[in-house]
Amino acid sequence: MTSDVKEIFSSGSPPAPAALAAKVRTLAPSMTRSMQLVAEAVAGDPAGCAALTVTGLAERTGTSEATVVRTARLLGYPGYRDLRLALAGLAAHQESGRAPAVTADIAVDDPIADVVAKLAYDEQQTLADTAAGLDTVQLGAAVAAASTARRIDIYGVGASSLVGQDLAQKLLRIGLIAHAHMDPHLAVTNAVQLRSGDVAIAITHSGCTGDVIEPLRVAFDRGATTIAITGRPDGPVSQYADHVLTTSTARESELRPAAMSSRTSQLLVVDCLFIGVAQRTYETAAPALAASYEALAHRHTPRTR
Amino acid sequence: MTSDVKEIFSSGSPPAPAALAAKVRTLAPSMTRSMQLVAEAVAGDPAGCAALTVTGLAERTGTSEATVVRTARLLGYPGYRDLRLALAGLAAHQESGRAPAVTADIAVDDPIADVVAKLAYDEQQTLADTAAGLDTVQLGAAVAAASTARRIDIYGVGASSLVGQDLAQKLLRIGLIAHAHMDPHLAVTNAVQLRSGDVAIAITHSGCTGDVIEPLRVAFDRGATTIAITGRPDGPVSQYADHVLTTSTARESELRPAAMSSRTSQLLVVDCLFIGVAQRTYETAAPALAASYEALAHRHTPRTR
DNA sequence: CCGGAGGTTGAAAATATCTTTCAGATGTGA
DNA sequence: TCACATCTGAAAGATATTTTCAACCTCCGG
Repeated sequence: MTSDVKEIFSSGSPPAPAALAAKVRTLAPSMTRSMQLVAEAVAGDPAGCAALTVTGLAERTGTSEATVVRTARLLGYPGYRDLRLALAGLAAHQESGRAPAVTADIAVDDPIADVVAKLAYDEQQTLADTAAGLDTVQLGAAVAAASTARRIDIYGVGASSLVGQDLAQKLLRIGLIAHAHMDPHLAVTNAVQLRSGDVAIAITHSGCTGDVIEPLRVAFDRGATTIAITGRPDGPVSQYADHVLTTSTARESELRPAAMSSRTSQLLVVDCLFIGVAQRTYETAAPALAASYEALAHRHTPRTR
Repeated sequence: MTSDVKEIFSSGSPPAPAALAAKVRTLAPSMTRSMQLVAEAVAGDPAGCAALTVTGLAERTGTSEATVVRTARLLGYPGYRDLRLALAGLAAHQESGRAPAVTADIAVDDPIADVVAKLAYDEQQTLADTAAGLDTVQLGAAVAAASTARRIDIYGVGASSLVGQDLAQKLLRIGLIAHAHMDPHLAVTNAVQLRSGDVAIAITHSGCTGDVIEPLRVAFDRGATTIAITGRPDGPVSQYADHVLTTSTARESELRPAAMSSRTSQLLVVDCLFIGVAQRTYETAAPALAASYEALAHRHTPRTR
């Protein structure tokens, strides 16, 4: 009698995905008393049971190992081992269910783990937005200009200054002549030197940072190819830019200033620009990169392992 | 020697939830060849590996059971059995959210639009990995130390230098005394001034940049609270760090140097640190932030529209 | 009330799986 | 090249899982 039921279920039903609790309820009537104990424990606390061995679960339910195995079989698994694996999967699923609402703003009293999650989420969002909003035609043109430039001058102040330095560092590494100007006055002084065939890049989130616009204007007037990386393509900086690369503007909160997400966005744009240039100048870029690695290796103390 | 590493990791890291792929990448460099084979298999096909026994996985990777167990240990599990359970959980996770197909490496002849998409995807991945792999306990401790520090010194060279400057800029904005040292010699000279109650932060992807380790060591010896932000928590820099914050190590390619993704990762960590500190010092941080916005507004030319 | 057939149960044996040990293999620096 | 340290896998040892089997219920029918 009961053996029929066993066969029907154990053969008919696949290893069962997440519908475990339901299955237990369906099969419960056809189970013997001690098997029901096991099934209940499993349905009630999958995560907890996943941590137990056969013996452990047998003790916890006041039954024997044999019964546990029998129950696992009835539930459609080849043995307890597989039931346990399924249980672990189930537990992981439940885990993900109660993630903190990462879309919410970062609050003053958020636990540190939430801060990490929210921040990571926000920055991922910023990246996606930036990638989606980036004009590849403009980017292509900027890449083309930079690849063949005699020299590349980069302007940025404040947080954008770091982005500019980052770009300059990388371009230098692949053998291009790039310089990030930090002092606005010197930037203007140097911009005067530019001429056709040179490239000037201005980085400003607000699109209206005078200290950055001014050198770009001078470069523009001197005939250099000018590029603006800004979150406000309608800002004054675009007036003097041959190519405008738009960064995204994520929402900001009191604790999370705009500078933070704009930096993420700017860096992505700058990276794209860099890789584009590296592709175009691959012949010279590759060995130059290799050489700079080589040089760096000597600055490192030997590893522990 | 290797046993030290084992201990650091197996004790420090909890069974790890979904950050397995990230963890594998972080730890891969400190693994032996055959262990890397196992780690790769596990990271590459969690679901498939979850279905295998030790012996099965050993055969599949062409190694021995012993190696499989060793790898499981290194990844932070008590043994293979537990790794397998975690794998089952991971597989269940993946089941729900199917990954997009931009996982390919950036090639020399990729059109610019692909570069943008791949780069954005990679950086998003890096962020997710970093967030998943970040030890919130260590982060919390670092935040606590920084919040009450008399002064905060930050060391970084090369690309990491920019990250350090970014952090310093932000901390300064909320009224803390922070300084990013760029010159290694000056950094050491200044580190001597530190004492208990001060905080020193070293940023190095490789974990073995002498120019950065040296000032941290001095700070450590002087009794300051030391923090390391590194992609190699088993590297020499950790010796002198009270708290180690691990950045993730994304795969790199010829065109996409490690510096690029490590920077993304480092910035996320730094942002988390900053926001944590801002939360803790909200009373003073909020007005300080507001004031710095105010000051910046005057540096902007009026918008066109 | 008794005996036994059919079913249930757990102790213990048998097997599979996982872990540890150890000696040989391999690499590395002097 | 040798000495040293590390890495590796075969096999022994320990655990966990599965199977076996006999005791034990439970429910009938005599």
